[in-house]
Amino acid sequence: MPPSSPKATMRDVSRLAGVSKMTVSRVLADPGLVSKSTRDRVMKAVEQLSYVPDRVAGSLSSRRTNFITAILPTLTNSNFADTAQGLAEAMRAADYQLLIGYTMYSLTEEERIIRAMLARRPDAIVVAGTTHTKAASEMMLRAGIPIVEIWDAPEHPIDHAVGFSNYEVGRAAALHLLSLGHRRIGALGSRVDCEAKDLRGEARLAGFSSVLREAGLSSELVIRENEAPVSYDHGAWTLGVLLERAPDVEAVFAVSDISAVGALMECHRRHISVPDDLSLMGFGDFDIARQCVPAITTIRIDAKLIGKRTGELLLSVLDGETNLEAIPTVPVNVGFELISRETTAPARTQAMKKPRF
Amino acid sequence: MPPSSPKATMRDVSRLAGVSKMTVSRVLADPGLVSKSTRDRVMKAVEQLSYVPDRVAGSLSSRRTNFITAILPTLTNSNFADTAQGLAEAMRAADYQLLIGYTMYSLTEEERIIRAMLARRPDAIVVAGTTHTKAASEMMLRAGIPIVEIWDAPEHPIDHAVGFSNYEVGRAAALHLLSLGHRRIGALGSRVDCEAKDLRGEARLAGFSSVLREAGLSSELVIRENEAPVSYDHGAWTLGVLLERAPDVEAVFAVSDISAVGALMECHRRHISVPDDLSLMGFGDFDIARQCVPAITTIRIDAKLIGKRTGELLLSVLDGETNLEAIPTVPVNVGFELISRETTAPARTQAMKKPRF
DNA sequence: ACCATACATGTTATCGGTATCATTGCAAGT
DNA sequence: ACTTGCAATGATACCGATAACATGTATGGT
Repeated sequence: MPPSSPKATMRDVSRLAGVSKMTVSRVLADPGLVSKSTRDRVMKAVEQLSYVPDRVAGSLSSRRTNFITAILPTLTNSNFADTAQGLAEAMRAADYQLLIGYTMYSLTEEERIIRAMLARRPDAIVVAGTTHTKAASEMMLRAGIPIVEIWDAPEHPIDHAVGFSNYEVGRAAALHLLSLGHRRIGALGSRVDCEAKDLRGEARLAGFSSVLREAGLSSELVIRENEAPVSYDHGAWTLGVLLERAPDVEAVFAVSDISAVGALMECHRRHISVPDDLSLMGFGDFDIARQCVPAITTIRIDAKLIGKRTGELLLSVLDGETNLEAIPTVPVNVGFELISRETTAPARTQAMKKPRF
Repeated sequence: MPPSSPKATMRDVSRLAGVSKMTVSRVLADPGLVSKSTRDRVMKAVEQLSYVPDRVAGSLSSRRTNFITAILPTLTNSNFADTAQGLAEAMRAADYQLLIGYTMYSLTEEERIIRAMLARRPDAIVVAGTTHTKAASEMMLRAGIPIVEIWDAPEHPIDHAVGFSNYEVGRAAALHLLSLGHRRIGALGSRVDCEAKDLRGEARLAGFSSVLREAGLSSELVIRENEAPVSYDHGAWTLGVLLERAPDVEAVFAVSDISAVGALMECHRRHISVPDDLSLMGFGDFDIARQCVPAITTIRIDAKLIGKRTGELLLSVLDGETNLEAIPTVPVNVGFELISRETTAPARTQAMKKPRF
C-alpha cells in the first residue's frame, strides 16, 4: 500500500475482493445483507487498501447528506456552545454531522449563512431565534427539510420549535424582585437599533418591563447600551450608566449572567455591597454565576437540553418511520427555573440604608 | 414557482435561459467568462427558479469540498471557541466551511472523529494537539491534504503547526512565582491516567515542575486531580486538596484561568486573602480572569489569533498559487505573554505572616 | 418433481455538477 | 485575404457512490 497513491475507491476494493461494487456498498451500509464469507473478504480488502468511503459521492447518490446545519449567534457564549454540544451528541449516534454557522447576532448575516448552508443540502436546519428576514424564511421553507427554531417559544413556528419563553423569563425576574419588596428596579440589556441585536435578550427585557408597568412602576431604568453580544465589560459599564441615572436603584436584572457577573465585579470595585446595597440577578445559570462570591441569583435554562431535545425531535422526524404528519408541530417547551442565591435579598426600609458615597 | 416542487437543478436553469449547463456553471463560478447579455439572462432564470446550486454534486465533480475539519477538545472552553471562530472567519472569505468535531480530550475519540471526517473529503485538517494515536496519524497522512496541528509547538509536526510552547508557558509561570520570592509553590492540573486527558495542560505542568526542580524545590505540590476538562469546580476542589497537603503554600499556578477563578472563589469562601496570604495565577487570559476582583495574573495566549493564522496558512497552501514546496513547514509560533495583575505579590517574610486558621 | 420464496449477488442508470476539449465567430496582425 | 488568437459557448465524459431492478441459487412445501 503506497503511502501517497491516489485514494482507493469502492471499485478498487471490489476488484481486490472479487465482488461487485454493490456488494462492497452493502457490506459497509448493512453487513447483514451479505454472507459472512464475502463480508470477511470485503472487509479484508477494505483494510488492505485502508479504504475510506467517499460520503460526498454517497450523499449525491442517496440524496441524504447526514448534515444538520445549526445556525447560532456565536459559539463564544457558553450557553450556545452547550446547545451545539447537546445537539451534536444527540445526532452523533445516527451519524449526523453538524454544520455550524455564526450569525454574530445579525439577521442579514443569518440570511447569508442560510443561503450558503442550503447549498450543502443539509437534511435539516436548526436555527436560533424566531425572527428572520423574509428571504431567509422563504429559503428555509422552500428547502423542503425539517426546520427547528430554538431558544425561544414562537407563537407561529415555521415548522418545529424547541425552547422557552424569553418574555416569561423577564416577567419571572421582575416578579422575583418585586416580591422582595424592591421598587426602584432596573435592568441591563443591549441596544436593538443596530446590526447586531440580541432579540431574545430584548424579549426578556420586554417581559420584565411589562411586569414593572403592571405594578405601576416606571421602566425608565431598563438600560439598553452597547451592541450584542453582552460581555463582562457590558455589565460593568451599564451598571455604571444605571447608577448615574439612579443612584438609589435597589435591584437589577441583567439579561445575561455574563453581564450580571460584570456588574457584580463593578460593585466590588465601587464598594457597593451585594445584596445589602443592591440586589442583582442574571439569566442563563452560567457556571461562573454559581461560583461567584456572592453566588448570583439567576434563571436557569438547560441549554444543553435544548440541543438534546432538538436532536431527538429531528431523529424522529428524519427516520421517517413514523408518519410525518403524526409528529406534533407543537413547540417543545423546556421551561426555566429561578434559582435564588446570594445576590438578591429583601428590600430594607429606608432607615436601614446606609448612605452610599 | 410552486413552493414545494422538486428543487431546480442547473439543467432547469439552463433550459429556461436557453443556454447550456456549462454556461450556467460559468456564470455562477466565474461570471467574467460569460458575456453580459447571457449572464443577465442566466441570473434572471436563477432568480425565477430560486435556484440554489448543489455543492455536493459540485464537490464530487471538482474534487474540492471547501470543507476544513477542525478537531478540538471541546467548544465549551471559550479559548477553543475563539480559535474556531478565528479560523472560521479567516476561511469564510474564501468560502470554506468548518466541520467541527469534539474529542472531549480523548485520543481514541479523536481517532474515531478523524475517520468519520475524512469520509467527508475535507480540503484540510486542523487538529488541536500534537499527540495522536498511531492510526489517527496514519490516516491523516494518507489523506494527502494539508494538516495543521495547533495549540502546541511540536518538534516534529506531521505537516504544519500553529501554536506556542505549553512547556515554556509552564516555565514562565514558575519563574514568575520564584521571582516574587515564593518557595512553597504548588500547581493545579488534571489527571492524565484516564481516558480524557488534557495533554497541553500537562505540558504546562511539566514545564512548571522543571523550573521548580532546577531551583532545588520539590514538585510534590503539583496537584493532578479529576479528569479533563478543568472547571471552576476543579479549581475550587483542587485548591482544597492542596491546602490540606500544604497549609503553608505560598503561591499557586492553575493550568487554566477557569481553574484559577474557581480557586480564587474558594479562597474568598475560606477567607484566604489573595494575594496577601496566597499568590495565584492562571493561564489563558479568559475574560473572567481580567474581570475578577482581584484581577487574576495570567499568561495570555491569543486563541483567536491561532485560528486566524491557521486560516491564513491554509489559504496560502490551498490556493496553490505558490509552489507547495516553497511554503515553510516551520511551526508558526504565536507566542504568549505573562500579564501580572492583582493576584500575585512578593513573598512576605515569615514574621509578617498572620496565622491561617 | 415443481413452483414459490428468500437470500445473495450483479447490472444499469442515475445523482447534479465541473473539467476538458471542441467549436464558432470575429477583430487584429501582416 | 489569410492566418492567428482570443472570447464565448457547447458537447461529452466523468467524479464515486447508491437505488432499483434483475439474476441466479438453495430451500422447502405439497
